[in-house]
Amino acid sequence: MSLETLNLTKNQQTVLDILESASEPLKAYTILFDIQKKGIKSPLQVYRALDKLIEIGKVHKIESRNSYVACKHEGCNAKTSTSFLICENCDSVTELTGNNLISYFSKLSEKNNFNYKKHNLEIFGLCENCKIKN
Amino acid sequence: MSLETLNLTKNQQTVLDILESASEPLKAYTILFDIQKKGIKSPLQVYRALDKLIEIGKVHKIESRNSYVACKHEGCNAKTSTSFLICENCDSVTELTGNNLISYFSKLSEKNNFNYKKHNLEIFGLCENCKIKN
DNA sequence: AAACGTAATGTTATAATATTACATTTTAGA
DNA sequence: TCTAAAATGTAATATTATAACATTACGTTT
Repeated sequence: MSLETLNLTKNQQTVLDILESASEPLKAYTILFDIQKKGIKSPLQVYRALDKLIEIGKVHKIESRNSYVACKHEGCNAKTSTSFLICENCDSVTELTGNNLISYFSKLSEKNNFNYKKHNLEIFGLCENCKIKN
Repeated sequence: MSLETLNLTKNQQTVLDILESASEPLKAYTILFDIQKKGIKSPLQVYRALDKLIEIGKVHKIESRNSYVACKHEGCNAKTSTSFLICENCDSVTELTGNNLISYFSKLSEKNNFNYKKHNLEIFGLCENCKIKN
C-alpha cells in the first residue's frame, strides 16, 4: 500500500521525472513527444502512467487545461481533491493544501443538502512574479 | 451590450433550449446529435453557439466533464467564475452563487501572494435525492 | 524449477472533444 | 441604404483520450 509509491515502473518513473522537472503543467501529448527517445511510443503508455501516478497522488490533473502536474508534497493527501492557483500569464501552478478548504466545502455542501466527497478548485489570476511585471 | 442577452440567434437559441430542458449537463456532441433535425449539422455550429452563450453567462462549462449546463439565474454574474455541486450518482448539477466564495478565494489568494481574477470550483458528492437512495 | 495470477506493457485502431480556415450571409446601427 | 461586425455554412483537421487484444514481467505458490 505505502510501498506502491516507491515501486514505480519504468514508464511511470519516466513520466513522473519529466513532470517533476517541468516548471508548469504538461499536456499528455507534450509528455509523449518529449520522451519518445526513452521508449514510450504511444499515447496510451503515457495515459496509463498518468492514471497510475494520479491514483497514488504523485500527479494531479488540471481539468480546465487538460494538463498534468507533479505533486510536490510528501504523501500528498490530494489523491482525489485538488486546489490550485493558476497564473494566467506564465501558466505556473501552485497547489493549495491543508484541510481548511475541505472543511469549508463540506459545510457549504451541507447547507445545500449535498454530501461532500471531493472537489476540484482552480483559481486563476496572476502569480507573484507576474503581478510585478504587469 | 445588455441587449445581447435578449437577441440570441437561431442556433444560439436552439442550443440554449436543449440545455435548459435537460436535467443534467450535456456534452457538445450530444447536443449536436439531438438537434440535427433543427438544421445544425456541424460541431462548429454547436461550439460557436456555446461560446456565445458562455460569454453572456447563460451557459457554463463543467470542465472536469467537458459538458455544458444552462444557468438558471437571472443575469448570472458567473460569466467567468463558476461553482458547482455535482452529483456523482445522477450527474445533476447545482450552481452555487453569491459573493462569499469569491471573497473567500480572494483572501486565500492574497495569503499566497496571488492576484485573484476568477475561479472554477467543482464539488463532487451525493445530491439530496441520491443521498436518500444510497 | 514449473505453473500460476496479476499488473503492466506494446501496438493498432478508433472514439471523443475541439479548432482552423475560408467563403458567404445576416444583422444592427449610422 | 450602406457598411462594419457578427454570425453562418462547410470541410478539413487538430487535440485529447480510450478500446481491444495479444504479450511480457514478475512475485508467489507448488
